[in-house]
Amino acid sequence: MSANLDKTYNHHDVERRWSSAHWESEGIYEAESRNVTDGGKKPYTVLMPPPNVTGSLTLGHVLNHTLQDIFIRYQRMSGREALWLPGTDHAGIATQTVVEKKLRAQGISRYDLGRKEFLDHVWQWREEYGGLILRQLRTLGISCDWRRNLFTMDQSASKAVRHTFIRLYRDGLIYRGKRIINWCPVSQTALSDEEVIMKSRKDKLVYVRYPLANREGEYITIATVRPETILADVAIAVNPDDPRYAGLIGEYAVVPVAGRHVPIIADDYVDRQFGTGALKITPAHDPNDFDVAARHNLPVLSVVGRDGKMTDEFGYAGMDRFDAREKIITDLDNRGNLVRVEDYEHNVGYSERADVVVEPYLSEQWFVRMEPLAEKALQAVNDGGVRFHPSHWINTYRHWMENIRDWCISRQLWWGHRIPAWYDQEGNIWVSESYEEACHLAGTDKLVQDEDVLDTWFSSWLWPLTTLGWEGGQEANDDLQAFYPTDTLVTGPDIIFFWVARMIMAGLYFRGDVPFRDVYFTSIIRDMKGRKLSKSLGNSPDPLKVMETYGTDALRFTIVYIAPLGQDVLFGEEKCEFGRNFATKIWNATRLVFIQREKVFGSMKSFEDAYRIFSPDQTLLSDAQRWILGRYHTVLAAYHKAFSQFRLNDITRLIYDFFRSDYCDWYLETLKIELACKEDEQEKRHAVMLAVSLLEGILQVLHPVMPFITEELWHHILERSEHESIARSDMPRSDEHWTGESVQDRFSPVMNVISEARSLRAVFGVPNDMKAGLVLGVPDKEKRDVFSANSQYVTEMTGCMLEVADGSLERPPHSASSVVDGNELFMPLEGLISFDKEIARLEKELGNVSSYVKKMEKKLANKGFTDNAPPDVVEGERAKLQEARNNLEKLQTNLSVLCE
RNA sequence: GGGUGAUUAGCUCAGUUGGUUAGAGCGCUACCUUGACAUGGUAGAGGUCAGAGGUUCGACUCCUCUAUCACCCACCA
Repeated sequence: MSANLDKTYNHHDVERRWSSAHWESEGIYEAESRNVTDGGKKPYTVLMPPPNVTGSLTLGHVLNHTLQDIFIRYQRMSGREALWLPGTDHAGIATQTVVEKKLRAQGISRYDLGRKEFLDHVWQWREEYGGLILRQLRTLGISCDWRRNLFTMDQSASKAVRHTFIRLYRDGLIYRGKRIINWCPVSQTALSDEEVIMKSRKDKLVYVRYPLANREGEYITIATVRPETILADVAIAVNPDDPRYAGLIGEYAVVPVAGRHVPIIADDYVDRQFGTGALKITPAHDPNDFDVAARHNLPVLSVVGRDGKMTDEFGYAGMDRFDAREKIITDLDNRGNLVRVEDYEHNVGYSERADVVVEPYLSEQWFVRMEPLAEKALQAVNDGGVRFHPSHWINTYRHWMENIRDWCISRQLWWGHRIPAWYDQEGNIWVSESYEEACHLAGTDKLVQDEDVLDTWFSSWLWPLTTLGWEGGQEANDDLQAFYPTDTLVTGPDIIFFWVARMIMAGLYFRGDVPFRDVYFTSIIRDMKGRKLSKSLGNSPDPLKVMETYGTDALRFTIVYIAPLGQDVLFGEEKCEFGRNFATKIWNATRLVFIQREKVFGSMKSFEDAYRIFSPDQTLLSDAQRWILGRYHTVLAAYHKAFSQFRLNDITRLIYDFFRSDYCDWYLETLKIELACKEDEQEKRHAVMLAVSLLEGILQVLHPVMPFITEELWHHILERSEHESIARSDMPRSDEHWTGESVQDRFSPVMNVISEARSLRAVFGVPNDMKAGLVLGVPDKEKRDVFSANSQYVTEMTGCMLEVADGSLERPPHSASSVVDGNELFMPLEGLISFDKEIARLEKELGNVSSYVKKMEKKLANKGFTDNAPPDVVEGERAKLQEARNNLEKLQTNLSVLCE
């Protein structure tokens, strides 16, 4: 028999044997559109959130991709054409930064190289290092269709980007305009609002007085946190209803240092309560001021450049904006303009990537008009066309959609999709697919292409379409036809605006249908102290190391087990002991089953022949076997239900509890006894096959979570070729026959007696090697027969000879006693019994039961309860009371005997 | 300033439409290694379910308020 297992489980061997590379060559994970269109099988599609090419594997990826893999494997085993689309994202700023840094180490700047040569370097870098994250993900055992791997800068995806840009431009949804945008002085590019992180920051609120131009000795005082921008002031604004300043409106103030005369204007925007109620207006450096200035036809002056350094001619030029701030406070003080300085804590926008304070910056940028897109995308979610799990994220989504602002999509970078717009010498804009086409449209070949590239998310929002081969046209290819819309998107709630919402917009706009049906928002992983995982804190375990130490299956199982839907997760790598121990347990339990199989069947061949046609035979089933079949099918039903509710941590709990408690601790123990005691060969063979078939089912339901060990063990169930995979086997379904009301559970009472007897042994310290006696009084004839039929299990599992008597038995002398399911259980303990201990034990139990009885009596005496509660509930409570009274009576009798 | 989530055993968490004497894992205590497994087994200790009201015959579960923590959104300088 070749099928026996090594004594110890070695996850390295198993993971190597059933690696991603192995299955890629077998094509196990590939999906075909023709299987959908021809056969009519309902497909199931998952879209991988493309990791950044610069990325390396984090625990966030592990959780995210494990969940996706679980969904896809479950559906694949459920018979659907399951397609998981992988890919990577070019990640504009991140990648460009990495390559620039590398070049800088060699003393080269990107400007030395020029645009084209620099991009060659980036592509080369991507060739060398860009595949890392996908290789790492493969070690996780994820089952993507790798043939369809897409990079957001691939030709087809780039074509789609150009086409969608052109279409939105022609539809009037993309425009170019001079606006105040968020500027990152480090990356030196515009950012979208979403790329700005608000952080609390301690600053100074500086009160500055401006002399009035025409009133000698009079001043108006303003408060600002950015005194360095005073140099670009174009007005002072006050609230029109503010009596303090009513007389000053229309006057002029002199800007300190700059000496410029600026008007004092009235605008509702000004809050009378804040500061002095007078606000300096600096349109180039504050979006609100920009609006105010626009309303009052004021000029726009700028004193901070794209590198965050001062550009003015008042002696600050070239200074960093924060240094200039310090200096101007001193200068204002020297000139007698400084009134006072207060500590002030407020929220300031930081660049997501570079982590520096963003500069509101006036520049020409491209924008997407979002309102028309948002309207439909909001409706799709409100109508349930897209469902969120957990659903409370709808509130966040709705709020963003209802307050949406235009999306700044141009970036002053080189790495990315270049904006397909050309300018002629008059400055007219020609948006088109190519230079040639633009020339044709413009009627000249003197065109210059826009220097900027598009926001990375401008390609990401097309991901559901581009991964299926869409290039921006109206036509649909086979893949789109078959697999769009996709089914489940698994992603973090942190990119709900960046990505999820925009994909919904793009899907609806370009294809007229939502891009996915369900969105599963993953947990955020934190360390054991609840802090976010970060490189700088050093609290981020390396998943590859964790997999190496504990096993990939162990990591996958553990992380799903501890990650409930919609809750943060506290992770420490030692938690993986849990998953590792479980894997070991599975291995060992399987060994037991196989050892028994070998004993009974001798050769694998004779087992296989019988097993292939096996189904449980009613006439051969023991009570224990009926019980485990009932449990198995109950758990299966709950398992499938949990999947339909996206409760993946539930499925791990279900399997864990069932396997450990029911299958191993109880059922396998009964199996040993049955095989040891049964004479009949047919019964033995039947028992083994049942054990194997249950095990096979367990391996299958566990396979989506622990793909490696289940694959390995499944190949030992029968002799299967290495081309076959459990991933393509049929997921077991729950059979109501075994869970229905008519299937009587005769084994649980036996289990209860066993537990109680073990407890008595433990409490009284009965030595392990001492065979004790056990007497069970069962008044009910039918029940008595059940215990008699199963007495062997009790005897074997407790080390106590069980004697089943009727209800009229006498209490054996010197015995410990207990009541189990209304039946009296005695354990004669001549010489071992401590009367004090027994009395204490019985008294404690008596106390519990009598207070319970009182509680129940009170409940049932309450007319409100008996009248209002459903009859079956009342009936149930009556039965409980009856049983408790019965127990109480017996406990009292036993106690009184002892106390005599 | 708005919004969301959390608060259950020493620790980490389950508890699915209100009816269980409130569960698990880890940790702890006791006992148990001659064939599945000590990465294990058996038994046990340990909780006024954050607090206060309310709805109900009945609340860990529903409502209101409070406290603490976390996160998201927000153009008052």
